[in-house]
Amino acid sequence: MSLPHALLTSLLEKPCTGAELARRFDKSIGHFWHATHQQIYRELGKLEERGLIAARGLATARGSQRHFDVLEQGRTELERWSSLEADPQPMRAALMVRLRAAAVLGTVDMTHEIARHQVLHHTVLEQYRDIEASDFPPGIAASTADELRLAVLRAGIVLEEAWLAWCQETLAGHKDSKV
Amino acid sequence: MSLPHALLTSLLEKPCTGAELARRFDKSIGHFWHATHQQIYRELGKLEERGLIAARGLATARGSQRHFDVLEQGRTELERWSSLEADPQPMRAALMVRLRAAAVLGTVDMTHEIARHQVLHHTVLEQYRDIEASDFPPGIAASTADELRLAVLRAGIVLEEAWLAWCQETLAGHKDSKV
DNA sequence: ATATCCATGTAACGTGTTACATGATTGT
DNA sequence: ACAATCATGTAACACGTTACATGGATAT
Repeated sequence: MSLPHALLTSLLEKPCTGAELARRFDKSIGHFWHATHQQIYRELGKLEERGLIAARGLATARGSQRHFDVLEQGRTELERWSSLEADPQPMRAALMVRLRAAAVLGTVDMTHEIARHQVLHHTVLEQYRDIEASDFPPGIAASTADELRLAVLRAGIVLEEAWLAWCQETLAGHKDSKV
Repeated sequence: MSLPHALLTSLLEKPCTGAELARRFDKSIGHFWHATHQQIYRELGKLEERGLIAARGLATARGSQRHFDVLEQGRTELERWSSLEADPQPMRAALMVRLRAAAVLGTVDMTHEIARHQVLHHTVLEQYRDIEASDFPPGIAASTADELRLAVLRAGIVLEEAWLAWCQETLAGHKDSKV
């Protein structure tokens, strides 16, 4: 149930329209909580009904832009939610299901797919590292808010590094076993 | 769309009833693809309809056990699916959403929650390491199937280590900044 | 003006969650 | 026989995905 709160967060950072929200989402929070534009519009509608956000102006014609602001009640709700305890949820990695399937089938070679994932993870990792270098240069005292934003980015980096290391050790293990 | 294939995999490893599947799921594939027993019964029903699995015997009374086997067609479908290319999906980590919320709110302290997650990840990591030590003792030549099963376990270990390292560096960073 | 694109929205469906109901099984 | 428990299942709803439709904005 994080999507409405992710939207509130993004709107607090900068009020905007649904479409812009969808675009920005893909580049920030979306790395940790993906959503399609349809989900976003639906949730924006619910948040508006609940009085947590409001659209600027009055026009409600179908194709016209609706610019949303977070209301005081929305901020309160976000504070309440972010203060709750919430355990980490088990990840969902289809590749692991496929590896176990390959193990029991005995007829499927997964090395190519692992190598392909290795490249993909490497690419994402490079992107994250670029962001880290440009947005958080070393040696500069950062605000608490910036520290938190860096922490989120660091989580992305650390996890991509983990996946990359796993791809490498797994491919190396297979190679060894074939010698 | 991995759940039916995760069930096929688990049933190929050992045919069983829905309830046993649910229990075994929590201890193996479930670490990478969680499902409740209701989801499992629903998917078993669909797999049966599609002719991929079959229940032993005929009894269909409501509370009686139904023991499932994978049919040839199910095996074929699992082979087909596990051979497809499938990109890694973005993870969903509510904690990251909450950190960004805390960053923009400026009124919520997340250090306790991060420390709590650190303990949780540590506990899971210990469990995985125990399994590794008992099920995959070093120096023993393993079959390809065992290598794949170990690879899945290793992914769990590597990722939990990454989360743990992230918790540590994040808490350390906050502490430094307060000095 | 009209073709094209974009922002918004609807519809239908699949997947995941929660609460609860019913028939079998087990223990006393 | 009766209570407690277990395996299976139903129902209702929330969340996520895909395909498509409509109205406004833009460019020629």
